[in-house]
Amino acid sequence: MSVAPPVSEDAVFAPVRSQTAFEETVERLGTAIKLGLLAPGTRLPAERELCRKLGIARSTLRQALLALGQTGHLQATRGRRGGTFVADPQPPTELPSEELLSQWHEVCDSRMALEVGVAVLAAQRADPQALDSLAALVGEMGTQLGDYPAYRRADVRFHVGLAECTGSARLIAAMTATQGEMTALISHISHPAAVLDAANEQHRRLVRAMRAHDGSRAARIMSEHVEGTTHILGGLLPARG
Amino acid sequence: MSVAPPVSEDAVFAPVRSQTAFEETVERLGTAIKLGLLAPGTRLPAERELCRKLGIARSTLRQALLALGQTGHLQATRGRRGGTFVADPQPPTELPSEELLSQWHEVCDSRMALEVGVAVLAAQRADPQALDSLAALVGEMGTQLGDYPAYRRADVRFHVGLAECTGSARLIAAMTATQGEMTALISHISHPAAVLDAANEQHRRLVRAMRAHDGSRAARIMSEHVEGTTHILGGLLPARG
DNA sequence: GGCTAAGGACGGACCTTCACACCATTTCCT
DNA sequence: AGGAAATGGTGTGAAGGTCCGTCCTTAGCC
Repeated sequence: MSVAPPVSEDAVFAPVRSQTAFEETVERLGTAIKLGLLAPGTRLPAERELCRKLGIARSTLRQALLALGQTGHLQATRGRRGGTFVADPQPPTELPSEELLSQWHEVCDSRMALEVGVAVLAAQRADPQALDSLAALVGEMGTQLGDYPAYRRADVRFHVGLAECTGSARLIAAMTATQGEMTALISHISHPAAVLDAANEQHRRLVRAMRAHDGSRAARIMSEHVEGTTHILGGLLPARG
Repeated sequence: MSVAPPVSEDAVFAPVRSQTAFEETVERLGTAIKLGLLAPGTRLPAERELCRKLGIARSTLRQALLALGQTGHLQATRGRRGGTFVADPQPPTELPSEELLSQWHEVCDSRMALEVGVAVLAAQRADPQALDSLAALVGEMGTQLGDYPAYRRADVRFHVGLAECTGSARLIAAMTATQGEMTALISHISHPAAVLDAANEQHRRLVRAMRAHDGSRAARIMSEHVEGTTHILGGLLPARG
C-alpha cells in the first residue's frame, strides 16, 4: 500500500462555469458564423424548428438571434419566404477578450492535444473521399496565400474536416470551439505568405501521411504544425501566466 | 473561388445542454470521489471557503453536498473541528446510465484523442520527478493485479498524472471527466489479471518513451493502450449507434 | 381574397441561484 | 467555567433565466 501522491486538487475545486442556454447558443452560432462554417447568405432553420433542434425554448433562442442580429451577424426577414440569414462577414473583428488573452497558453495546449489526437484517429479511419476533400482544401489554401481571411476559412474547414473524419460528434464540436478561440487569438496579427505557405506544406504532408494510414507520422506533423502557431503567438503575447 | 464542401451542420445545431451549477458541482465532486482522487477520510474545505473557490452560492453548494451525502459519498460533522468528509467507497457502484451506454463509442473516441494528445505533450514536457511518480504508480499497479478496484485507482492517478505533466488545467479537467466516464463503463466487467498485466506493460513502455522525450513512440503506445480498452468494450456492448 | 409560413411580441408559471441573517454544535483558549 | 471561534444547518426573499402558450404582423403563394 503506497501513499497516494498529492494529486493537484485545484482541478476538482476549480470554479464552476455555468453557462446559460442563451450564452451557449450565442457562442455556438456566433462561432460558426465567424469561422465561415455558416457561409454568408445561409438560411438558418425556422425558429420553431431550430429551437427544437437546440432543445431550448423559442423565446430563449430569439434572445440569442436578437443578440447576433444586433452585432450584425444575422439578418431576419419576415413573410412566407422569410427567415434568418447569415449576414456578410464583419470586416472589423473584435479584439480578443482579456480573459482569452490571459489563457492563450492553455488554449494552445488543449489545441495541441486535440489536434494531435484527432490526427491519429483520422489517419486510422481515413476515407479516400474525405481525403480528396481535404486535399482540395489544401489546394485552395495554396491559391489564397495573399488573402488571409480566405485562407483562414479554408484552414478552418480543413481542421474541422479532420475531426469529421473521426466520425465523432464530440470531437467535431471540440474542434469547432478550439478553432473559434484560435481565430480570436490570431486574427489580428500579420500573416506573411511565406508563413502560410509553410503551414500549408504541413497540411499537404499530413494528408499524405493519412493516405498511408500512418498515425505516428500524422501525429508528428500535426505536432509541428500546431507548435508553429504557438511559437508565433509566444513571440507576440506576454509569457504564460 | 471553390464551392464550400457541405460541412456537416449537425454539430452547429446540436442540442444545447445547459448544466446547472448544482448538477455540475455534484458531477465534479462525485467523480473525484468515485475515482479516488479524493481519498476516503479526506476533509473538504469548509463550506464558506469551498463555495468561494467554486464561484457559487453557499446554498447551491449545500444542495450538492446534501445530494452527495444522501448517496453515501460524503459525511458531515458539526462543531469547531467538524467538516465534510469523504466516506468509505461504495461497493455497489451504480450501473452506467442508458445515455452513457448509447454513447460508449463517442466516449472511447474522445478518450483516444485526448489521451494520445496528452501523451505527446507530456512526453515533450517530461519532468524527471513527475516521471518517477508515474513509474511508482506503474509499480503499484503491478502489485494489484488481483484487486481490480485498487488497480483502477492507481490507473486513474496514472492517466490524470499524465495530464498534470502537461501543466494545463483544461487537460487535467478533461482527463478527469473522461476517466469518470470510462470508470462508469468498465467497472462492471471482468478484468483478468493477464489483461491488467498487459495494460500495465504498456504503461511501463509509455514511461520509457516519455523518459526519452519520444512523442511519436508515446503516441503509438497510448493509441494501442486505449484501443485495447475500446476493443474489450466493443465485444461486450452493442454496436455503435 | 384567403391560406400559409415565417418572424415578432407578451405574460405568467416555474425553477435555480443568490445574498443575508440566524441557529446549533463542538472545540479551543483564557 | 465561560466565552470565542469555527463549523454545519436552516430559512427567507429577491432576482434572473427558462419555458410554455397565445396572439400579432408580414409576405408570398394559390
